[in-house]
Amino acid sequence: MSSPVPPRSSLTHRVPDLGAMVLLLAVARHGSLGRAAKEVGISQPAASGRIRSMERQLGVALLDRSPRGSRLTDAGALVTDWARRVVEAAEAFDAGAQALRDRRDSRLRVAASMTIAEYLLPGWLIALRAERPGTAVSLLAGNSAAVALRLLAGEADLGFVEGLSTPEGLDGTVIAHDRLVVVVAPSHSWARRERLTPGELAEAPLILREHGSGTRQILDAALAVHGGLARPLLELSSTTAVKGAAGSGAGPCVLSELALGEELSARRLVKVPVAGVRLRRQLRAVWPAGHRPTGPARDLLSLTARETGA
Amino acid sequence: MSSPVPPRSSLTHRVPDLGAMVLLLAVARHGSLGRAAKEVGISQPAASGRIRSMERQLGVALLDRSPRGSRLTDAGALVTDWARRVVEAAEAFDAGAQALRDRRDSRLRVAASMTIAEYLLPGWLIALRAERPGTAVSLLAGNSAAVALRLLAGEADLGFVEGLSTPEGLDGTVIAHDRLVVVVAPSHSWARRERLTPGELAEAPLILREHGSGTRQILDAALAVHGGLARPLLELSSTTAVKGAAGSGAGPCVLSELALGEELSARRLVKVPVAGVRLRRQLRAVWPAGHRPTGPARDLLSLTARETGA
DNA sequence: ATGAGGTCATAGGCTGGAGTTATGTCCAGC
DNA sequence: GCTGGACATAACTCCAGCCTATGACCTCAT
Repeated sequence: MSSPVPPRSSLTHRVPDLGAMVLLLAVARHGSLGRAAKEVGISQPAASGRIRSMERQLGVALLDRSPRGSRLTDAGALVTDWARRVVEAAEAFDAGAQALRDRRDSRLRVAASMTIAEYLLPGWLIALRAERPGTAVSLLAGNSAAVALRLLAGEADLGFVEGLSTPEGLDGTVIAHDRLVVVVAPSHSWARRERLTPGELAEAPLILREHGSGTRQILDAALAVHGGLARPLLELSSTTAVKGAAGSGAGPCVLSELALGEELSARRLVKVPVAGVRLRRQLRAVWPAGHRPTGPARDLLSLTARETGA
Repeated sequence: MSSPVPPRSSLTHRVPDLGAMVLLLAVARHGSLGRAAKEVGISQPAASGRIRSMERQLGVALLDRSPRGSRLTDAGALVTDWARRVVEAAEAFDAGAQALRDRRDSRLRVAASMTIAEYLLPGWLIALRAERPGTAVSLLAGNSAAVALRLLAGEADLGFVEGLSTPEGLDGTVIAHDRLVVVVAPSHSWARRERLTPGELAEAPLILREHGSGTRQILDAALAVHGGLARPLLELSSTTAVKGAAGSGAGPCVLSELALGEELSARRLVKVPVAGVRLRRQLRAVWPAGHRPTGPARDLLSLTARETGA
């Protein structure tokens, strides 16, 4: 009876807003509504009301209130963990958005490929902010050629690219590897395959990004000896579109592991291992040849490059 | 002049709210403010204003508006991708929260361990919703013993547990593996180690969850032959607290790979491989012995279990 | 016991953001 | 030149969330 599902039940109406989630995290940390309120800069009654209305909205008690403070209930702990993930995504959004804005007075100008800007950079910026607060960063996203151009023109201090080699005129260091994986919808016949031969992959019509995408180049190179890539099943312009098409069962696709998070753990898409082909590409930090990064650029570089000791 | 940065610059004030992000995604999909407005159930001027104020807030133009529609700018595409991740996290929140609420008339009652409820279940619920809309699910989170109890008492239809074996009285199937990894802050000396010997790990004082946690049991078992676990450096009550302590350099810790997302890619924490020890645990779906799941429980099970063909 | 200091809840009044409808501007194509 | 789609502007309404002030309750020290 309670839910004839009024169609206005959009996500927004079922989910508390960011402010409420931030507040909840603060309450969890402090064990007190009042102190949490202080932390987020509102009054204690405001905090009390906000949490209460969140409990109403979710239909679950989140806190055990006592005159000695407030502790999370079991359900509250779970909700808090989910909220934390939302807030972390929002922090990444914020870090990225600030870099997009700052353009002018920024002390560190970064140019990065789309994939890196999308999936990796926000995290790095958060880490950088933690270590060197107040470093204003600006971000420019583009393909490898554009990144190289910016660096050589002195319009960027540090670049990040995917690809097989360091672009002409630049020095660089490999900071990570990005594996390409073949994925299909769970209903696809390949989903039950133990593993695929390179030949099968080469012959199969795939859902791909448009020509010129980095993913496609790697794939071409890796499969050249196995007869080359078959004619694509579909060519789409964004990673998201590719994921969507593959997820709805249109066919197999090849994507960067970075682009697949949620989809894999929710089993909307499943990986299909391919035997004997190395579908990796390198992620590199790059800079104009001979000009090792200094200052803020060095800070960011050392954040990202630690693993390879660069 | 424009920004003497009023200290009220909390996350909430710098980041657009969920509604705005959902709207932006709709605009990206439809290529038109008006149609996006219709999709999210608001008027065209409202949508126009919302996007405009988001652009003001971020200081970046997101759309190229023309009398023929609206397309994302380059920056807009990036912002949209970041927004998508926030919205996805919010959807997971929503899926989980609904399961927490529904208690009453739910057709599928799930009991799950904390780790699974926290990291995996929301994704499964989203997938389940996509395949079987309208399945009301209720969730109860607890440790393995609690899950078993619920199932045997007929208070839950399907359970998910971590651990080395299927609990007494239940049948089950392994649906995935969860690797435990040793992680340290990037500044820790281990961060530069190629790999660790089991002996070193056993001897080192670690940051751990309190006694009785699943992680700790596995670790104990795996290191028993190497002299057993040393006295812990710190015992904390939540995964988050452990991550926090390790991240600020207090020492090494051992965590489920599931719990480490952001932290690894942002390099707040780095993995340290350990030679020759199998730090895995199995994630199992379980049900009362002899009563193979049917109906909605079967649907959910087949969502999660596909990979092992169960 | 009794008062101090902490926690949370309630009440009343204010404000601003976001929504709505109505209308204007601009461009493309018939 | 007119029609239709798409976005912008304007004026008005309304409610969600905030603040201050106050009350109730518990614990602990005096």
